[in-house]
Amino acid sequence: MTGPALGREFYQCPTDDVARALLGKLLVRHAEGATVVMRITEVEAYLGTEDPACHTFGGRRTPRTETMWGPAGHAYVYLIYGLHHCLNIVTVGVGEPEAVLIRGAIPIVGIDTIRERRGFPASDRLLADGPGKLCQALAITRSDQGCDLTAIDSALFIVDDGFMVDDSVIEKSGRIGVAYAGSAADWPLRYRVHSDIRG
DNA sequence: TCTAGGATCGGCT
DNA sequence: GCCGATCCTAGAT
Repeated sequence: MTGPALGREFYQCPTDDVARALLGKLLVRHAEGATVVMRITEVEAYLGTEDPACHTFGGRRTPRTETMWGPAGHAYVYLIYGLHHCLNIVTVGVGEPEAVLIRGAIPIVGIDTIRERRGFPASDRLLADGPGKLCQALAITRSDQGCDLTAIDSALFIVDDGFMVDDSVIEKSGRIGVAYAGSAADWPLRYRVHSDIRG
Protein backbone atom coordinates (compact mmCIF):
# COMPACT_ATOMS: atom_id res chain seq x y z
CA MET A 1 0.00 0.00 0.00
CA THR A 2 2.93 2.29 -0.48
CA GLY A 3 2.88 4.99 -3.08
CA PRO A 4 3.13 8.73 -3.50
CA ALA A 5 0.56 10.94 -1.77
CA LEU A 6 -1.37 12.84 -4.39
CA GLY A 7 -0.19 16.43 -4.80
CA ARG A 8 -2.11 19.62 -5.46
CA GLU A 9 -1.92 19.14 -9.24
CA PHE A 10 -4.04 15.98 -9.02
CA TYR A 11 -6.95 18.02 -7.68
CA GLN A 12 -6.45 21.00 -10.00
CA CYS A 13 -8.28 19.28 -12.84
CA PRO A 14 -11.89 19.23 -14.08
CA THR A 15 -14.01 17.93 -11.21
CA ASP A 16 -15.55 15.15 -13.27
CA ASP A 17 -12.07 13.84 -14.14
CA VAL A 18 -10.89 14.02 -10.52
CA ALA A 19 -13.98 12.09 -9.38
CA ARG A 20 -13.31 9.27 -11.84
CA ALA A 21 -9.61 9.25 -10.95
CA LEU A 22 -10.28 8.96 -7.22
CA LEU A 23 -11.88 5.54 -7.62
CA GLY A 24 -9.50 2.88 -6.34
CA LYS A 25 -7.24 5.39 -4.58
CA LEU A 26 -6.35 4.90 -0.91
CA LEU A 27 -7.70 7.28 1.71
CA VAL A 28 -5.25 7.46 4.62
CA ARG A 29 -6.36 8.85 7.96
CA HIS A 30 -4.38 9.41 11.17
CA ALA A 31 -6.69 10.17 14.11
CA GLU A 32 -7.27 9.20 17.74
CA GLY A 33 -3.91 7.44 17.81
CA ALA A 34 -4.81 5.06 15.02
CA THR A 35 -4.25 4.81 11.29
CA VAL A 36 -7.03 3.78 8.96
CA VAL A 37 -6.69 3.14 5.23
CA MET A 38 -9.65 2.69 2.91
CA ARG A 39 -10.01 2.21 -0.84
CA ILE A 40 -12.47 4.63 -2.47
CA THR A 41 -15.38 2.94 -4.24
CA GLU A 42 -17.99 5.63 -4.70
CA VAL A 43 -17.85 9.38 -5.42
CA GLU A 44 -19.99 12.20 -6.76
CA ALA A 45 -18.91 15.37 -8.57
CA TYR A 46 -20.41 18.75 -7.67
CA LEU A 47 -19.82 21.39 -10.32
CA GLY A 48 -19.92 24.68 -8.48
CA THR A 49 -21.89 27.80 -9.37
CA GLU A 50 -23.53 26.21 -12.44
CA ASP A 51 -24.75 23.11 -10.57
CA PRO A 52 -28.15 23.42 -8.81
CA ALA A 53 -27.22 20.49 -6.55
CA CYS A 54 -24.02 22.15 -5.34
CA HIS A 55 -23.82 24.22 -2.18
CA THR A 56 -22.18 27.04 -4.17
CA PHE A 57 -24.84 27.16 -6.89
CA GLY A 58 -25.46 30.66 -8.13
CA GLY A 59 -22.31 31.94 -6.47
CA ARG A 60 -23.40 31.31 -2.88
CA ARG A 61 -20.50 32.11 -0.61
CA THR A 62 -21.09 31.67 3.12
CA PRO A 63 -18.97 30.74 6.16
CA ARG A 64 -19.90 27.12 5.55
CA THR A 65 -18.91 27.02 1.89
CA GLU A 66 -15.84 29.23 2.22
CA THR A 67 -13.49 26.25 1.93
CA MET A 68 -14.90 25.36 -1.47
CA TRP A 69 -13.88 28.77 -2.81
CA GLY A 70 -10.28 28.18 -1.78
CA PRO A 71 -7.45 26.13 -3.29
CA ALA A 72 -7.90 22.56 -4.52
CA GLY A 73 -6.86 19.63 -2.37
CA HIS A 74 -8.56 20.77 0.82
CA ALA A 75 -11.31 18.95 2.74
CA TYR A 76 -14.79 20.47 2.70
CA VAL A 77 -16.73 18.91 5.59
CA TYR A 78 -20.32 19.70 6.51
CA LEU A 79 -23.07 18.36 8.72
CA ILE A 80 -26.23 17.02 7.13
CA TYR A 81 -29.60 16.37 8.77
CA GLY A 82 -28.06 17.48 12.04
CA LEU A 83 -26.54 14.04 12.39
CA HIS A 84 -24.06 13.06 9.74
CA HIS A 85 -20.83 14.51 8.40
CA CYS A 86 -19.98 14.41 4.70
CA LEU A 87 -16.44 14.56 3.31
CA ASN A 88 -15.70 16.41 0.08
CA ILE A 89 -12.43 17.28 -1.60
CA VAL A 90 -12.14 20.68 -3.26
CA THR A 91 -11.11 20.61 -6.91
CA VAL A 92 -10.02 22.93 -9.75
CA GLY A 93 -8.76 26.12 -8.10
CA VAL A 94 -9.34 29.34 -6.20
CA GLY A 95 -12.62 30.98 -7.21
CA GLU A 96 -13.92 27.74 -8.77
CA PRO A 97 -16.00 26.26 -5.91
CA GLU A 98 -16.28 22.66 -7.10
CA ALA A 99 -15.74 19.45 -5.15
CA VAL A 100 -15.96 15.67 -5.10
CA LEU A 101 -18.09 14.00 -2.42
CA ILE A 102 -16.59 10.76 -1.11
CA ARG A 103 -19.60 8.47 -0.69
CA GLY A 104 -18.11 5.07 -0.03
CA ALA A 105 -14.94 3.07 0.61
CA ILE A 106 -13.72 -0.37 1.63
CA PRO A 107 -11.53 -0.87 4.73
CA ILE A 108 -7.95 -1.94 3.98
CA VAL A 109 -6.06 -1.16 7.20
CA GLY A 110 -7.46 -0.59 10.70
CA ILE A 111 -10.66 -2.58 10.38
CA ASP A 112 -10.83 -3.12 14.15
CA THR A 113 -10.64 0.64 14.72
CA ILE A 114 -13.41 1.20 12.19
CA ARG A 115 -15.65 -1.42 13.76
CA GLU A 116 -15.12 0.24 17.13
CA ARG A 117 -16.08 3.66 15.76
CA ARG A 118 -19.11 2.33 13.90
CA GLY A 119 -20.30 0.68 17.07
CA PHE A 120 -21.38 -2.70 15.78
CA PRO A 121 -19.95 -5.64 13.90
CA ALA A 122 -20.87 -5.53 10.25
CA SER A 123 -19.47 -6.95 7.06
CA ASP A 124 -16.47 -4.97 5.83
CA ARG A 125 -18.44 -3.68 2.87
CA LEU A 126 -21.12 -2.15 5.08
CA LEU A 127 -18.72 -0.28 7.35
CA ALA A 128 -18.46 2.77 5.07
CA ASP A 129 -20.97 2.40 2.24
CA GLY A 130 -22.40 5.90 2.65
CA PRO A 131 -20.99 9.39 3.22
CA GLY A 132 -22.12 9.57 6.84
CA LYS A 133 -20.78 6.12 7.64
CA LEU A 134 -17.49 6.92 5.91
CA CYS A 135 -16.90 9.98 8.08
CA GLN A 136 -17.73 7.99 11.21
CA ALA A 137 -15.30 5.27 10.17
CA LEU A 138 -12.56 7.84 9.58
CA ALA A 139 -13.42 9.96 12.65
CA ILE A 140 -13.94 13.01 10.45
CA THR A 141 -15.82 15.96 11.89
CA ARG A 142 -16.09 19.65 11.12
CA SER A 143 -12.83 20.16 12.98
CA ASP A 144 -11.30 18.71 9.80
CA GLN A 145 -12.89 21.48 7.75
CA GLY A 146 -10.29 22.99 5.42
CA CYS A 147 -7.69 20.31 6.12
CA ASP A 148 -5.02 20.37 3.38
CA LEU A 149 -4.70 16.86 1.96
CA THR A 150 -1.45 17.77 0.23
CA ALA A 151 0.35 19.11 3.32
CA ILE A 152 3.31 17.27 4.80
CA ASP A 153 2.15 15.30 7.87
CA SER A 154 -1.51 15.89 7.08
CA ALA A 155 -3.87 13.76 9.18
CA LEU A 156 -5.81 13.01 6.02
CA PHE A 157 -4.47 12.38 2.53
CA ILE A 158 -4.86 10.19 -0.54
CA VAL A 159 -2.33 7.75 -1.94
CA ASP A 160 -2.01 6.21 -5.38
CA ASP A 161 -0.71 2.67 -4.91
CA GLY A 162 -1.00 1.88 -8.60
CA PHE A 163 -4.29 0.06 -8.25
CA MET A 164 -6.23 0.42 -11.48
CA VAL A 165 -10.02 0.45 -11.77
CA ASP A 166 -11.22 -0.62 -15.21
CA ASP A 167 -14.05 1.32 -16.84
CA SER A 168 -15.96 -1.95 -17.19
CA VAL A 169 -16.56 -2.17 -13.42
CA ILE A 170 -17.66 1.45 -13.01
CA GLU A 171 -21.34 2.30 -12.81
CA LYS A 172 -22.10 5.89 -13.77
CA SER A 173 -25.42 7.33 -12.65
CA GLY A 174 -27.34 10.32 -11.39
CA ARG A 175 -26.66 11.72 -7.93
CA ILE A 176 -28.32 10.66 -4.70
CA GLY A 177 -30.58 12.74 -2.49
CA VAL A 178 -30.58 15.90 -4.59
CA ALA A 179 -34.07 15.70 -6.13
CA TYR A 180 -34.55 19.35 -5.19
CA ALA A 181 -32.00 20.19 -7.87
CA GLY A 182 -34.38 19.11 -10.64
CA SER A 183 -32.82 17.69 -13.77
CA ALA A 184 -29.34 18.30 -12.35
CA ALA A 185 -29.95 15.33 -10.06
CA ASP A 186 -29.84 13.16 -13.16
CA TRP A 187 -26.54 14.48 -14.43
CA PRO A 188 -24.27 11.39 -14.61
CA LEU A 189 -21.79 12.60 -12.01
CA ARG A 190 -21.88 9.66 -9.62
CA TYR A 191 -19.28 6.95 -10.01
CA ARG A 192 -19.52 3.63 -8.21
CA VAL A 193 -17.36 0.53 -8.45
CA HIS A 194 -19.62 -2.52 -8.60
CA SER A 195 -17.15 -5.31 -8.10
CA ASP A 196 -14.87 -6.35 -5.25
CA ILE A 197 -11.76 -4.20 -5.48
CA ARG A 198 -10.42 -4.87 -2.02
CA GLY A 199 -6.95 -5.17 -3.60
C1' DT B 1 -34.16 36.67 15.80
C1' DC B 2 -36.98 33.13 13.55
C1' DT B 3 -37.95 29.29 10.59
C1' DA B 4 -37.76 25.81 6.99
C1' DG B 5 -35.38 22.21 5.24
C1' DG B 6 -31.41 19.20 4.23
C1' DA B 7 -25.46 15.73 -0.72
C1' DT B 8 -28.30 10.37 5.58
C1' DC B 9 -28.94 6.41 8.43
C1' DG B 10 -31.04 2.67 10.68
C1' DG B 11 -35.04 0.55 12.53
C1' DC B 12 -39.43 -1.04 11.61
C1' DT B 13 -43.31 -2.91 8.69
C1' DG C 1 -40.26 0.44 1.18
C1' DC C 2 -41.32 4.01 4.70
C1' DC C 3 -40.36 7.17 8.34
C1' DG C 4 -38.41 9.62 12.33
C1' DA C 5 -34.22 11.47 14.41
C1' DT C 6 -31.84 15.95 15.17
C1' DC C 7 -29.46 20.49 14.71
C1' DC C 8 -26.93 23.36 11.69
C1' DT C 9 -27.24 26.56 7.88
C1' DA C 10 -29.03 30.09 5.14
C1' DG C 11 -32.38 33.14 3.95
C1' DA C 12 -36.23 35.87 5.47
C1' DT C 13 -38.13 39.13 8.70
